[in-house]
This record gives sequence, structure tokens and C-alpha cells, in this order.
Amino acid sequence: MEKKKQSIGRQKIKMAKIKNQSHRQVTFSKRRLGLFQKASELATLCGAEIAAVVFSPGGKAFSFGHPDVEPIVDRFLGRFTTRNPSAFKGNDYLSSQLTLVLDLLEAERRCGEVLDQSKKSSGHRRWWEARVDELGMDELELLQSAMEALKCNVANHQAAVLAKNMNFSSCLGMSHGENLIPLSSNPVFNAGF
Amino acid sequence: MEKKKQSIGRQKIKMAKIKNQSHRQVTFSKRRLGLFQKASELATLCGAEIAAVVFSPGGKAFSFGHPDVEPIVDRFLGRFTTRNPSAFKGNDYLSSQLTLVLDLLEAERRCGEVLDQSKKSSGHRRWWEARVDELGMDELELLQSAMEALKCNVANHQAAVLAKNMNFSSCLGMSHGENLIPLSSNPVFNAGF
DNA sequence: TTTGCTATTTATAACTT
DNA sequence: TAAGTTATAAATAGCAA
Repeated sequence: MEKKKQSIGRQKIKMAKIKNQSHRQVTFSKRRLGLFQKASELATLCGAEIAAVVFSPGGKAFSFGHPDVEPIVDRFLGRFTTRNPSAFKGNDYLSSQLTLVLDLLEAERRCGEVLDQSKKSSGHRRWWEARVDELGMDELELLQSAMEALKCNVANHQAAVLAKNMNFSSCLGMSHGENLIPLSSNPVFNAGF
Repeated sequence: MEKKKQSIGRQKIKMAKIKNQSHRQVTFSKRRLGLFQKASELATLCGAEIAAVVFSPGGKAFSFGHPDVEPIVDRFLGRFTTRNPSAFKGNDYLSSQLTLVLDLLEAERRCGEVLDQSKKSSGHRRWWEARVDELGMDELELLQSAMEALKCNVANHQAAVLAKNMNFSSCLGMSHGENLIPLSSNPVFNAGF
């Protein structure tokens, strides 16, 4: 004796943008939660640090972070990191230049890990690829922020260099987050190049 | 007639850190890929913008971004945005900093592309990946030369920048202003220069 | 809109190569 | 040690309230 199905169950769907808006909204909510749950499990099971940021098509922001979004993305982007800021003593030119290059190389290293396929195929142009004369004041201020962060980074690296007499071990490894210090609490931020 | 099972199949596991290291490593790899796949599907199905950053317990970084990690997390963190665009017009210092950052980012981008090609297959360590304390005078001078070249580049760009009036529309795709965070909450800006 | 319910698809734990 | 297999666990599409 056959029981009538109460549901047709999950169906396979095409991997393309869902056209029906309400359907898309429901799927967005459910899958967003699912994504964050997966992220949480990965963090728990493997002891990983994970940050995830999602913007809905309408521009609403959602995030997951274990333990927190900001330090993870800062670390990934190479911003606001330092190893021994209080040891800063001077501004030896070569050291600062060296550390600046090290920053570039560090940034390079993290770029190599990016997986996204979509940028390969699209003609998308990143903001920093714009010509300077196309930038507006918003972007200039943006760049200024980046510059300040970079300056901080350089100063911090410089501190490490000087403190260890050109014998520091972890500028490129950056294997653990225990030395990361927020920019706002960094006493050497105002040091010049 | 019963067929002998070839596998016991997937088993339920306790949601806690996996103790066996090799098992944990396998799980990390598989679930990391699964997470990025979920993120990719969410982006495709719903037109969402998603950034995910994962650090393994060993400190290795992985990321997924659609379309790119950096603009998404910057937008989320409220960095690089402002409602007061008039403050720095014609500022020579700002212009020079701007061009320096552009150069840094350009160099970073170029390096990232190079890294992509070769890092998978070889365990070869490039000279700039060496620890600083392993570098000899030759390498240090090389770094110095690279810096000098960079400086020269910056100076050239600067001339072009100063000759222009900054006038443009947003290059950042910041079309959803409701998520922007006021500049005053940005530690970078509060640090001054 | 969010929540709950199946039936089905998808992810993946344990194993194998 | 990474990649493939299989059976079971988990996620979720389509409905319904």
C-alpha cells in the first residue's frame, strides 16, 4: 500500500543565479546560515581561524569570525601587524627600505593562495589598477589610509630589525597570530620612514 | 543474499577538535574545499559578494573571494571610506603617499601572478623567501637596489599626479552606502600623520 | 518574512590505493 | 602522502503554515 508523498523532496538545481526573487532570498538565507555553520565546524574540528563576510545583493552585510573577523583579515591582508613595537629606536634608512621590501614580499606570498576563479575570466579591474588621474577624493583618502597602515607596518618591521640586529626570524613566516597588535595601540605608529 | 560492505561509510563525529593530527589535516583540506565550494555556490545562486579567509593551525593562509577578498572585507570593516572628501585636495604629501601605495600594490599584484605559476610543484625556495638572517650582503644590496628603483618610480608618478585635478567617480563599487562606517571609527585615520 | 517538514541531493568519515 | 571509493550523515529544494 502506497503512501502519498508529502513532499517531492530536494531537487537538483542549476548552478546559476536564481531568477525568482523570493526563492532567491530564501535560498540566500538558508545557504548563508549553512555556510557559517560549515565555517564554525571547520574552526572547531581543526583549530583553524576563519573569517567570512557576505554581502547580500541588496548590500546587507553578514559575517562569521572565529575568533574574530578583523584580526584574521588584517593578518591576511598584511595590515597592522607587528612583532615588538616597543623596541623601536631609530630610523636607519637601509633597514626601513629592507622592511618595506619585506612587506611587499609578504603581500606577494598571501596573494598566491587566493583561489577565486572568477577574476581570471572577467575583465574586472581592481581599484588600485585605476590610473591615478581617475581617482577621486574618496579613493585618495582610501589610499591614504592604506599608506598609513603600511607606514605602521614598516615602522614595526624596522623595530624588529633593529632590536634583533638584522637577525629576526619571522618576518616572512608569520606562522601564528600571537604577536599581532592593533594599530591603535602601537606606540611607534608616528615614527617616520 | 548479502553483499559484504566495502566501507562503513561516513560516520558521525563529535564536534570537537580532532586529536589525531594526520586525520585532522585531511579533514581540514577536505572541509576547506567544501567551504569554498559552498561560498562559490552562494555567490552564484544569489548574486552575493563573499570573502572567506582561513588560516590553518600551522598558520598557512587560504582564501576565497567573489569577486575579490580585499574590497569586500574593507567594505565590511568600514575602512577606506569617508564622507569628507575635501580635506586633502592638492596635498603634496598625500599625492606622494598615494603614488607610493599604488606602486606597492602594483608590485604586489605582479608578484602574486608570478607566484601562482610555480609554487605548486616545486619545493624550491626563492631568495626573497629566505629568512633575513640568512641573507648575505649581496642580497641586501639587491634589496636596496629594488627599493631605489621603486623610489624612482614613485617620483615619476608623483609628477603626473600633481599635474592633475582630482575629479572622478567611485572606482570602488561602493554603491551601497548604508554599510559604510564613519571615518572616526577608523583607527588608521585617528592616528594622524 | 521566517520556520518546519520530507525526500532527495550533496558532503564527507573511514577506508583503499 | 595525495587521490579515489563507498556508505552514511548532513544540507537543502520545494512546499506549507
